[in-house]
Amino acid sequence: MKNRSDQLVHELGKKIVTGEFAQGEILPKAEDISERYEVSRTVVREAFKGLTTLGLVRSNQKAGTIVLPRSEWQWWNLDVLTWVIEDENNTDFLVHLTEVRLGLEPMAAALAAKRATDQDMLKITDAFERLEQSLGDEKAWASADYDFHERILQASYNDLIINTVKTLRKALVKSREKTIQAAKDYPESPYDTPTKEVLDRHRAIYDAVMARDEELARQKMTDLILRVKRILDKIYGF
Amino acid sequence: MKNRSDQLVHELGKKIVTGEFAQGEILPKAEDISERYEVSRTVVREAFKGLTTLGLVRSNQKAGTIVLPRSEWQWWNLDVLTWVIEDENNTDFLVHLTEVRLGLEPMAAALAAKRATDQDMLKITDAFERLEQSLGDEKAWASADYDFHERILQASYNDLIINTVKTLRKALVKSREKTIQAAKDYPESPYDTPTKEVLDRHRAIYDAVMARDEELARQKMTDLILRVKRILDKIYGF
DNA sequence: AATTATTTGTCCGTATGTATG
DNA sequence: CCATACATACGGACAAATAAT
Repeated sequence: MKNRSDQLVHELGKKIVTGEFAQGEILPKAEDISERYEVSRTVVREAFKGLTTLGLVRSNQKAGTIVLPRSEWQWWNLDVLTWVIEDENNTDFLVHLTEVRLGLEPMAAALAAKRATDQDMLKITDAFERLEQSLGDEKAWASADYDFHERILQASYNDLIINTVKTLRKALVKSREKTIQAAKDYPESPYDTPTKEVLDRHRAIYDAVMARDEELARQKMTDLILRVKRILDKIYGF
Repeated sequence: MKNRSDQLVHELGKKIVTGEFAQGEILPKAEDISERYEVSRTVVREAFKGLTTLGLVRSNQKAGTIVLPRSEWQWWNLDVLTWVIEDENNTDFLVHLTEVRLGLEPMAAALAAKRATDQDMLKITDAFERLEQSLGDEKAWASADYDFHERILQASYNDLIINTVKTLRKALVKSREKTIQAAKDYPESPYDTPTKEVLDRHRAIYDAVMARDEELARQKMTDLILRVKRILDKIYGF
């Protein structure tokens, strides 16, 4: 966000993701963008390089720099993911995201039940106890909830899953304001809230991990996320 | 792969992933790399920009360009993923990859059972019938197998899952030669082979999707991938 | 606390490579 | 084969940030 080429990547990238630059369209040539945004051609070239690495464009000689189809995008880049989530024309993407969570987070819970060390167990216990004490306190809950899931995730000892789920979380947090707005029209929030029912769901996960019951941990984590999915399905009418 | 900065990204990126440049280490300054690789400083700068977008490094003025920890890497970039898979010091990464597949592909199968259109069903049927006719023919099998999974994936209508699984597949294919070498020491291959048993597993998936039985499709796809995981566990002794 | 040295960040002018019509 | 349009590459200059002194 600090240097000019990064800023340019953000400006152009967002326009591509939101469809302002459509798939197959040719971006203005480097020289024109240089003029329009008042930066040098070098900066534009660096920005193009960044957009290329994000899978948003491909530069070809003579043909210019073309916007690539969605299938080529680097969806798991935090910027791209955030832009997509924030795109209002893309409401059902939250459903898709939840389906990915439904695939990966129960798996992480099962792996944690299998691989957690004694120290991991202690950390998870600590987070869960803070969760119990946070009933009703929105802020303390959010912090404990974050830690609880984070520590289970870490205990899965699968770098790829850890990184992917964390990226997903970060993107959701970054775009949370907007989504909360949408959720206000509905009695239930698509995010975990400090109610007794949700706490009990967390307890079920906690107990399963402690008992090293992989299948139960998987099932209980699935239940927790399915709760979110049901709410989203209701909102967006799937 | 065609221009110099891309080549440089590959050379440096691979060295970072394999640990030749360790986490926290400072890369040689742009000017030295420019000299060492006989490219201009502009090219080095573009390469650094690419490596930055891959989450492999961060540049700071005066402090130099530092190698970031694994947690910051863009794991789902095809290049990064391929480099990691090909890294021989990283044998258990194949197990991690399979765990991700185990999370996402059964989910995709379940979604396909839910969302496949009539046309999707026809395409899946076509691929499965080719599979049946390919028993014993390694090459025809590979092609039909690819299409079968591809079409189920497409029928999930979840862009994020589609893109992720396809990236994973591509990376596996790109690095397949090496891994096959390792697998030769073992009677069973970690890849699907044209045997009757494997065909029956595919049939179970096919039937479940056709019957629009989400849970069964999920379960049967899980079974198929678990077969791979069992083999890997045997090889790497988990 | 101020200065300096070092390294990246930015910019431009120019030259060359390459595909299209 | 030529002209055109664009990407690619280079090197030199200055600005900005910050670690070290």
